[in-house]
Amino acid sequence: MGRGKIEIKRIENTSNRQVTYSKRRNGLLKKAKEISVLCDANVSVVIFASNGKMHEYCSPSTTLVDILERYHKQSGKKLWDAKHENLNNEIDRIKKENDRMQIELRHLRGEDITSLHGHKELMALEDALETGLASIRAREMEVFREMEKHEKMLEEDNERLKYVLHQQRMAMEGGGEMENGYQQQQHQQVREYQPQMPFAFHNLQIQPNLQERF
Amino acid sequence: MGRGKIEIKRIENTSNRQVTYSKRRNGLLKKAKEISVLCDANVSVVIFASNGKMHEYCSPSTTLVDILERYHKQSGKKLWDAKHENLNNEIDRIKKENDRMQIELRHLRGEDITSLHGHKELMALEDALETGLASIRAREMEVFREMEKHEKMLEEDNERLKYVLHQQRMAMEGGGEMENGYQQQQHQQVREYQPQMPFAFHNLQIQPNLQERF
DNA sequence: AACTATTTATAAGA
DNA sequence: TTCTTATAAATAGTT
Repeated sequence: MGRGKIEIKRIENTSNRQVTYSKRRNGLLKKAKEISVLCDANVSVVIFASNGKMHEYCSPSTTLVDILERYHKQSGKKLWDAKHENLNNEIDRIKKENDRMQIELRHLRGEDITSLHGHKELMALEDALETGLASIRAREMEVFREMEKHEKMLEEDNERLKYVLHQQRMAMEGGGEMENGYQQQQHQQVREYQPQMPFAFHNLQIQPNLQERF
Repeated sequence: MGRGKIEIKRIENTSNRQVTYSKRRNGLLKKAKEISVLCDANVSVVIFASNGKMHEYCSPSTTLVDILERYHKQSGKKLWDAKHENLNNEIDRIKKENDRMQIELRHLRGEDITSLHGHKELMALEDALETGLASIRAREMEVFREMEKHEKMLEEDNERLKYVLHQQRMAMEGGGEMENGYQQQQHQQVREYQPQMPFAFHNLQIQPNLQERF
């Protein structure tokens, strides 16, 4: 396709060859672009001139890496080393594990169970669920008791705090340096306290006990 | 370059697109061969049609792997490591999913629940387990009913078969061509049958009914 | 899968 | 290199 027909064999004249290379390389890349656009194809062209310079084309909407991955899948030829093979194997392994768990989860949730016919399977599932339920309820009971305990401790702390506050107020009133309205308010609160604190409270350290909780 | 000029944009007509694809793909591969011969270039072309079929060309005296290695050296773009990273990311993603499911499964089985404190969580779990249990029990009931039904059908078949057998035997005994021991045995079996078959059994087709089941 | 009218690519020359 | 142009090659639409 030019002034004269040429045989398809190495062009011996160097500058001729370079010129032809650059023309044809452009043509090749153009054709690659065209087919990818016209026909929705994924193309990758990588070309090295004899002088070592590289040019490439890769259709948009994909990458060379993608194309090589697809190449690998289709041709089976390995383009990368054992490391990648290992990673691929691991992915397969984990995916299978994933699927297995997915199914188990669905079964435990009572989904997709119309496929289950064996009474062994069904009863094993039932047992598992009952065991789970029992554990959860036991745990709920524990949590409930913990909450009760905690509540009780909070109440005790409250009592202690009220008691200490009361004693402080008493001491301050003894000094008699308060303003009138403030004194009044304190007197009202004092009435809520039990005048006699239990003996056990008297020697307790209050601060550390409060901070350890939460 | 054809009967008419075409715009370089996706060919919407599918069969047209496929024809053009195959023509241009041949053209592209031919051009790749030509430039590699004429100009001593190393070319690799990998092309995927929209239907997923792959074609490739790689200049002789080299391999795709070689070319990719040179590509890697020249462009600095890492094909390997990019691929490597993608795989690692995928593994991470799946592993996370895996762990999530693992935990959920363990919780449903009532394991590792001392870490659960929120009553919301606990009650959600309890609900899930109860729902699952209800589904499983419903399914068990279904299976049980299916079995009952099947058993009943088997019994009916049995009855029919016995009846037919009985009738056949009667007919044969009428012919009087049996040996003695065999006759004896049959007499014993006959005693197990109800002498009066229910009316409904008389005109039943027995074979098709048997074969439809299992 | 062929055919062929046209377009496109490009070899050679400037 | 780049442009020009005659010609080869590719291919769009048709059969």
